[in-house]
Amino acid sequence: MQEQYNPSAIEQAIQQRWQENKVFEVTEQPEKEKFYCLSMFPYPSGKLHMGHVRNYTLGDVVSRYQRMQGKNVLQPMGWDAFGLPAENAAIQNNTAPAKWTYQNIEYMREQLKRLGFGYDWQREVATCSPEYYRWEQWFFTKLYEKGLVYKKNATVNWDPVDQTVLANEQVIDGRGWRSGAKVEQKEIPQWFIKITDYADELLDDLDQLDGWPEQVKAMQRNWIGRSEGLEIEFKVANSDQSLSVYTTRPDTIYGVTYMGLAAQHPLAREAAKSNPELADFIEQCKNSKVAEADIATMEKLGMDTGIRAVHPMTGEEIPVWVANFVLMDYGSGAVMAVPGHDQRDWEFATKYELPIVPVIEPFSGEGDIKAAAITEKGKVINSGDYNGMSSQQAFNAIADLLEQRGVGQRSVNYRLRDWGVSRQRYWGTPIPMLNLADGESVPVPEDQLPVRLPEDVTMDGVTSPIKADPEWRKTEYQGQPAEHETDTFDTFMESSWYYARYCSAQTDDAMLDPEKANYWLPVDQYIGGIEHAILHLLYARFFHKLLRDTGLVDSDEPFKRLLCQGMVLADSFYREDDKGGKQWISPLDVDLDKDDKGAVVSARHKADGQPVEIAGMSKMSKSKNNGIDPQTMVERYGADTVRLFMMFAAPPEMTLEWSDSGVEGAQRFLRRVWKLTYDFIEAGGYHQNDVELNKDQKALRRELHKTIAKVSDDMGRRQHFNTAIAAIMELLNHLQKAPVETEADRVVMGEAIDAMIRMLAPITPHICEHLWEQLGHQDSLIAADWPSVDDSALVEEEKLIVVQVNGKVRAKLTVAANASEEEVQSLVLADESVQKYTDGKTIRKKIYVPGKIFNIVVS
RNA sequence: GCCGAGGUGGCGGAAUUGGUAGACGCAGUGGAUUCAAAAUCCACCGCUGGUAACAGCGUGGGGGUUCAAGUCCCCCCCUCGGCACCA
Repeated sequence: MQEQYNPSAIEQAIQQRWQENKVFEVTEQPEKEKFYCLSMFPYPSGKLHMGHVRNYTLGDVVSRYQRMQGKNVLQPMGWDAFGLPAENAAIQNNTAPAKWTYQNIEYMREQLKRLGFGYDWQREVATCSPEYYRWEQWFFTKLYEKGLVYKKNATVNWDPVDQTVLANEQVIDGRGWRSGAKVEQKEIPQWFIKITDYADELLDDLDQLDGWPEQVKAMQRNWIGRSEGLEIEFKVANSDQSLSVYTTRPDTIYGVTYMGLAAQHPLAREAAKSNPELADFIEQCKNSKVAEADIATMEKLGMDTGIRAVHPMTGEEIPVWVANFVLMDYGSGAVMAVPGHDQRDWEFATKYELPIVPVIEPFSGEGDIKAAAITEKGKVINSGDYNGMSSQQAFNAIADLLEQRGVGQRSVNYRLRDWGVSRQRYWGTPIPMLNLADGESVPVPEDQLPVRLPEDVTMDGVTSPIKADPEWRKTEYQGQPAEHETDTFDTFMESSWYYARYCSAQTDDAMLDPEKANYWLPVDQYIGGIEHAILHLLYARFFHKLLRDTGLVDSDEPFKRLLCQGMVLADSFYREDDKGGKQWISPLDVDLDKDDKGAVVSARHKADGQPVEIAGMSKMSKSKNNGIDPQTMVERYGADTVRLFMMFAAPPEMTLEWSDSGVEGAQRFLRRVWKLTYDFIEAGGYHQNDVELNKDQKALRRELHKTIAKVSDDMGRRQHFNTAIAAIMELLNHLQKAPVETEADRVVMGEAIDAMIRMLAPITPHICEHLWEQLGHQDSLIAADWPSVDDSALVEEEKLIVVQVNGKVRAKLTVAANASEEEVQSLVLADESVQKYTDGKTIRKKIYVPGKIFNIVVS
């Protein structure tokens, strides 16, 4: 055995052996317990970043741990290969998105292999391949047949110069990123999938997901936003038209003093025909953004349409305003405004001097309607016959009346909107629909699938190549000329079912093989970034239910247990340039100055020694130039060190701060593990004889088994790998101090090293495999079992009792493990330092927590 | 703005069920080894006062419950994630 630890040599050799022996390729084995461990697949952006490394190390650790528990573990990998960045890169590098994407996949696959992740590569999928997306197209046509798909107008960001639709991220300060033109709102026809049909099930089934973080479930509940309320018809005065609104607060109906309409509402447009000022205002509203965050924070503007609505209870006429915060895409595009009891309505009414009428007296009695809206429920006032009722009573009475009169309807409403899946971009799955001459749309017949996306294209940066090419869309339907839909799917479509495709990735005559899918699904452990907590995870849950209702899978939910890992951060540094802009400097180019306590006081550029500004920890990103390249780190330290650091620096769900010296610390630990094993082998290695252990040897063995218990719990139940590693480090500290002279020493040391290597194996598999072999094991560590706890080794003869006086620690006593309360008490009271604090005082109370704490309360 | 998470030494973090705050690691300081350096090993390492023994203070801020609060309750401040066309 080499005395020095040399990671690159052993890692390459061991990875090659795994590959040759196909150790991670798995098949269904009905007699064996399965475990499906899935990490969110990457977008093939060029090279791996540290966020990927963290995500995939977590997945690999869980997979290898479960394998050591004797399970049949599936861990697949693939590529979320469609998306906007490929189009941008194609324009920049003058290449085609397909070529760029496939090259990136080749490169990143090698990076993943170099990190030692145990994937079953036979199951690899790339969502941009027709073998994959053809089944998505097929499935979409099935959903169409079931009536779950429809077409309607929806708002997009429109660049009037480039004549193109922009993604939200392509709109910068209200202008198109390429043209610089003011972005407008435009309505275009788009395809939608009826996720709202599944809203109740998506909400209710969250309760089954015991293995999901509460915060993610809470976010999904809020996103779905189920509410119970009333749909009310407001008659338009001097007209036979009416306005439909939804409200959760019919108890406040007497407080309605105006109505709000979306700019695109048909009534508003009609009114604008005879009102140029209003037409101008509506035109202005086209400039505002669509994102919810922007609408919530922008200045609320409005204008009276001149239209009057008739209050359904009082018969009074109330003004109808156009308001820029009412969106046509939500609900009916109209709201009833109760400025007394809704904050946004209050602000709007205050600004435009509309009346504010209080109709609720809050139960708490607090709140001043002159200062803010009172949103709390309470007792109804100023409301005719309903005065004196509670909000709840008035809700029911008013709902009953309006239902009776046929102008109200109790209804359940969701914040969740149907899923708009149309994108006007090129690099995505073509939507498998045909537009006929008469304006009708029909699905592409099954025998004509897939609708292939041409890959050999040139990007002009503005128009999608399939939109620019009139030949591509030409086709026939039942002998009549027809045109292919040139929009593509939202890329969330591909990521909504990839986890299921992995189960039978090679199947070419069906979307899934239900037998295989039902063996592996649901996914036992899903791991990915917290940024996907709502959209991706909700769409995937929805798709799973659609797959179920199509008869492809049996289960209700796709992911049993979910782990959302935090972001990876690094220090960031900058210098201000002449124009006041920030020039970001890579942390690799910066030296830190510290004071004598080790606190960082300033930073200097390595190149010129001149100071740079410290901007603190922030998410690794191109814009802050603080990304650390995993490849460089693996080349410098080896995959095991990088993996170990990532698992040790923070628990998975928290942010992780990159630290060069932390990585060196991780490497130092592995060298100590190496050295300990080397010295043990040099001292003679394992000794198996039955021997009598002395006190120290027993104590060491107790440490070992306490560690096994702790690490097993941390790895399995808690998934806090950082504390598992800390416990192994503590064990190593003990082992380094223990002798290996006698046979009994070596019996204990051998047992400990053996267990330590198996506990580290999921995290740092290469070094562990190598040391395992050096210790003389015939079978690969891949096939080894997780170490088990010997309860008899855990028995303690003594316990440490912390003695407190008035809650402050004043003494620590060691007592026999079986000592009674009376025995402990007499020892405590006899203690010198305890007496110091109790002498001359009255003992009021004594609290004994057996085996832990004895607290004396004195006056 | 709305929803969600977080705030503990110089730094990353630990404290799992209300029971010794600071495990483990990094940085730092002193020492051993070395021609020297790296590496390695040993010791110290929350803050303030004190030679020390020890004492007081201490988990973002303020208040409360309790024998006992980082942990539970109320109010406030700051940072981060998501907000439907980035993935």
